[in-house]
Amino acid sequence: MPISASQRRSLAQAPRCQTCSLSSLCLPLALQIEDISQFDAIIRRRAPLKKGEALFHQGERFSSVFAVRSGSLKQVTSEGNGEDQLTNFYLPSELVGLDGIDDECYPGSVVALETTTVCEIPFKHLDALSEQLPELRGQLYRSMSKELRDDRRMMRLLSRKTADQRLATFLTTLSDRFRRRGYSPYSFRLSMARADIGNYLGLAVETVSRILSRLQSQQVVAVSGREVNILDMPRLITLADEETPT
Amino acid sequence: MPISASQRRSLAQAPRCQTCSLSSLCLPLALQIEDISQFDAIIRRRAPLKKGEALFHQGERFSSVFAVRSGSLKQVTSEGNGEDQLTNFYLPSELVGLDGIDDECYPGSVVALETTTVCEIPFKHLDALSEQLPELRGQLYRSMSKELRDDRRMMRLLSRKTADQRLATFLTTLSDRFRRRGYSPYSFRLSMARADIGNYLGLAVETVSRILSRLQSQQVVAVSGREVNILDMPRLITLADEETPT
DNA sequence: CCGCTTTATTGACCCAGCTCAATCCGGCCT
DNA sequence: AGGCCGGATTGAGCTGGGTCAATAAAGCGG
Repeated sequence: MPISASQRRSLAQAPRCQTCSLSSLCLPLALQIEDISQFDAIIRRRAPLKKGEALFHQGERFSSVFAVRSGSLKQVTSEGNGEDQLTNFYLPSELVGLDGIDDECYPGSVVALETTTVCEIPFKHLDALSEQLPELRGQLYRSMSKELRDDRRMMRLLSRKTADQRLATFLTTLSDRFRRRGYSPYSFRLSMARADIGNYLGLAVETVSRILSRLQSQQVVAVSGREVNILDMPRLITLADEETPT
Repeated sequence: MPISASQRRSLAQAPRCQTCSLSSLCLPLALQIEDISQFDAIIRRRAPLKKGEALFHQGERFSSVFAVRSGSLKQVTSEGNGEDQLTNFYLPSELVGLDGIDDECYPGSVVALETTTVCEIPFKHLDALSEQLPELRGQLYRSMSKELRDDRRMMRLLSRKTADQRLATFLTTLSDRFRRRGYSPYSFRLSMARADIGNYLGLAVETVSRILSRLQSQQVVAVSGREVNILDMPRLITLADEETPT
């Protein structure tokens, strides 16, 4: 079964889901080989985004969701008046844009934190394909459901946790996401600025900086610029959800 | 076209989507008459929940989502250690349980705030039906997407807004939800305790109480126990998202 | 390699909202 | 009716983390 167009694209170095190292984490996760190529066919590759470039802007018409292939992004919502709110960081294999389905506009801008490549998945096609492929549909429901769950965890963090717990949670969560992707959970590079971390966690930059310094002086982590080494993971995990003395 | 079983149920006072006053807000929103009866067929009615009763408990196996028919509920997540976090209030026509799809467990308990009736929609059937009815599928995607968007608004509230702004936002949002459901946006009854409001908004009960008193003394609202009258809606809306005096 | 700009760290001070504690109120049961 | 109990209000202080300000260090373009 020759799929010449697709093959030519592949030879011309357009990557395909079948050969993507993320396929075990990404949307096609549950698909059979023969279904993956159907899925692959609706995907549009994109030129890599440079650091600071937007994948899309808040208010733009919703048309596609995107799977992160490499790099990382942040989602920022501006809501009229004052400050922006950074609502999410996206790592490879994660799905961007699901919150735009409802009112057909992206509710926030998504911006690359470093050189980043994404796969564009036109939602119309994704929806149509999800009619034929129950596994794909299930995976899509699951992705959205997981994001809902993560959001609720974030609400808990924002409304109940101290600044120290927030930072500890942020680091353990990132660490875990790296581990799942096959990277070291102990040593990694932050692709976001301190200001982004603060904005995301509901803290002032200065607080983020102070707490990282403190964690460092307590030998829990070693931080140098954006390089992070977790020295005492159990302690960090303890800090993340226990505490609250009294 | 006689659907005798269903009709008999209807006569025996089991309600049906076709006659439900919420149908224009609820899941079947986009369906044709003939499709609604298919949808109606998979729904299980439930005995009303009394105040304080749980629809389901955190950790229970996920099997169904629920549409609120009357009354209201709160979702509470316990996360191991200390405090609970109240992550959502649900009003009639809203869908409960969508965050349980992913890992097949409900990630929080959902408890009735007053006498409440719900329609149970077994997810297996809903998924299967969503294969045949693109409109239903779309509506489901939209519901989840909307919940994601609302969550992000909540994150913004929790991480950037002052206590006064939070209360004002809470009241305007509730007001709007009542309006959409055909109730007065100016005068309504809170079904939740102050403690619930505080927990939801990330504030101490005392703060909620103090701010309600202050809003009252400023003639923005009149509060008496759980009865709320919004006296100055424009002012309340202003309080909700502007402010931040520098 | 050198300024220049952006980002990060550290210190000093202050205040919004928390905690603790004392009522107060309303519903409900006997 | 009266008493009781849980929820709500109000007051008094305390403090975590914000703000403002001053460096320091890291990119980065030339």
